Amino acid sequence: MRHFTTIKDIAKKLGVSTSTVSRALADRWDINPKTRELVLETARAMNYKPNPMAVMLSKHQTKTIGIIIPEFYNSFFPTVIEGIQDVLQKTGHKLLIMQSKESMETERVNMEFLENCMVDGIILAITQEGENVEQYRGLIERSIPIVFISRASMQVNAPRVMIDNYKMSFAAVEHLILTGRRHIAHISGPVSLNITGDRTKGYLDALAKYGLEEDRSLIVPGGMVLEGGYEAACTLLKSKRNIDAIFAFNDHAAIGAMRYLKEVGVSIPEDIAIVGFSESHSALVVEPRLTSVAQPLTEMGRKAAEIILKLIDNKKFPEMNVCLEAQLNIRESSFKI
Amino acid sequence: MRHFTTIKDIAKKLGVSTSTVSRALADRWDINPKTRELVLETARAMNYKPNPMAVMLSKHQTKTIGIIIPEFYNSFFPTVIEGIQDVLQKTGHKLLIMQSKESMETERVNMEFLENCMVDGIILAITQEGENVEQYRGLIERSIPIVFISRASMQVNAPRVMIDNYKMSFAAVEHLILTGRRHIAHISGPVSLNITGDRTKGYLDALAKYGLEEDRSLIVPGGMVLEGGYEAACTLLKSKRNIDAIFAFNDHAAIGAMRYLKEVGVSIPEDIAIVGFSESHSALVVEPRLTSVAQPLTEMGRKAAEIILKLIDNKKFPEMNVCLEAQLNIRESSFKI
DNA sequence: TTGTACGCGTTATCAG
DNA sequence: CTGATAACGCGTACAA
Repeated sequence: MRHFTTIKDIAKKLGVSTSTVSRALADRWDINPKTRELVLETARAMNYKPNPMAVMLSKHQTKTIGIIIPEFYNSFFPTVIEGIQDVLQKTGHKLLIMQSKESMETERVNMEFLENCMVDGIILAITQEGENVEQYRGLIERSIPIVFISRASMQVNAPRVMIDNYKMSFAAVEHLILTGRRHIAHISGPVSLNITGDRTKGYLDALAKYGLEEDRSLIVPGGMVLEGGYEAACTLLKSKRNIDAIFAFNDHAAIGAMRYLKEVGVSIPEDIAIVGFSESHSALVVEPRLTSVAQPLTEMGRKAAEIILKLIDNKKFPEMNVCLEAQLNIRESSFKI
Repeated sequence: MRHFTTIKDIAKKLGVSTSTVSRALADRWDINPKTRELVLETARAMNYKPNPMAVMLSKHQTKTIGIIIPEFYNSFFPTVIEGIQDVLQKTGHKLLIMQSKESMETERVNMEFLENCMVDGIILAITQEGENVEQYRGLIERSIPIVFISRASMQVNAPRVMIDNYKMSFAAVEHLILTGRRHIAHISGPVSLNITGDRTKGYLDALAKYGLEEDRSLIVPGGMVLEGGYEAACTLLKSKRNIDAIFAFNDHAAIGAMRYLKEVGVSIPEDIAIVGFSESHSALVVEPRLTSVAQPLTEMGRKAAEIILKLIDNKKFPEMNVCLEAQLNIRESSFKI
């Protein structure tokens, strides 16, 4: 076992007490500037590094925050995490990343694990299976702050960092209407997610604004994966022959739909225009390139990190609902000059 | 501050000493089975959880391992991490994920950070900028084991978990030859990466095996991103008109090349066949779908995790070079019936 | 088989 | 301003 320099070593060398050293290192007021300088200098000379385990034990803080995301196979959450790490790096906090894999059960296990690790706070995007409301509340009661990101629980009183899904969905559909589409279908997302409802509502309200009749059979569940979008498009085309646009819950569903349309010889965007959501890598690779709503992911991460840090030391709730600006990126899948 | 049950509480309640409780919990031999049962039961009843910080301090182990990867924007490393977490979850280890962002400097900072966090070991994929050989050695000397994954340093004596890049590259090019291609170009990767050399060598040796003449001007550096592949294809087509296949360092470069070829009206695979490497999401989204070498990513992760755990408690080197089987997935970008 | 006592490295509380 | 001293929660020689 290698020996690390401790405050004891410094104290011994300088003939002072450990508390003096501790005070000097903590840069507190009740210390002689000269002694402080001396301590700091010898600390540097002896290559002193505070032992984080001891600090933790003593301060009851791990300087670790946990994050539970549904997956990081797609670049969505990794990009969010980049933002989080930007902020945490500056404060020396560690980040423990867990995947719920869209399973409520796994999410619970992860929460327990993080609590056992004594993380100081948790950032969370709920699963598509549903919300572990009890557990979220439990954590907060046991004074482990939570911040929701991208996908939030509305039944729990904790900060949320999101975009305005309703507004962007509305904008996406409005774009389709303004470019001449009149028979717009919607591939909807997982029912238990709030954002699914928001996006569907945005779709419906955009139709309403322009006096287009609401036809519930134009809304087909497709979920968030390619296969779901493919199936949904298949269902749609078989029942409705006059569709001229599809607004999908996300890019994967949109790309799945595109795949089906191509297979049956429908041309995009001439016959049917397509719009996705939450701009993925694939949006720029697929042909034609996909119109989609780009979310400010790193900014979301940064914001969430800032909030959780505030929560950790103030124990006061700062902004409860942070809403960031997203952006509709129009590409050839919906509009070609 | 909430109070957690400690061994003291249990000891007091049972009228025994803390060491007895500790022994019982540790399931050691020098304890009366009856007392042990009693302790275990009351521990459960009192909802006792060992305080990880105290355990750390006392055992000088954080039960945390760190991983430094170039990026997790693409699904490559996240998938590797899935495998790592599979293994670590069972042993209750935590994983600290850091990104070097392909920068040697950032890698160094990350290593320092992880060392300050007192991680028990580090899994590492080196950056495309180069190798921090000194620092790797330093860590090992200070008895922090390292395992390289996917991208390794050959100048450091530490386990490596990889695929056989040479062999798979050879196989990829052989596939092109066997399907009738005779003028095969290569878009090569970052020069400072060993795997770049391996893949280029595989390319050259496959040509040699079939008596195709080696033409160095058919090898163009393209790096690992789409733009690089685009540029490389442009360069290639401008100098050589008779190319009938391109083998790219990875999928991004391959897709970049495809983009250029399409723009100038070259048809894939009829005129030019394309093969990528390290199968990305996009391989299945791009049109035509991309032939690529799929790596056993989660398995790589699992293997690396197992090795680092062994290293941590045995301090003995297990397998030094783990080589996993990869697979060439043939798709329409290189071969159409 | 059990208990005592100390160490782990730091912070915090009191005296002085 | 500084120094003892006691936590923090657990592990572990050593003694009993």
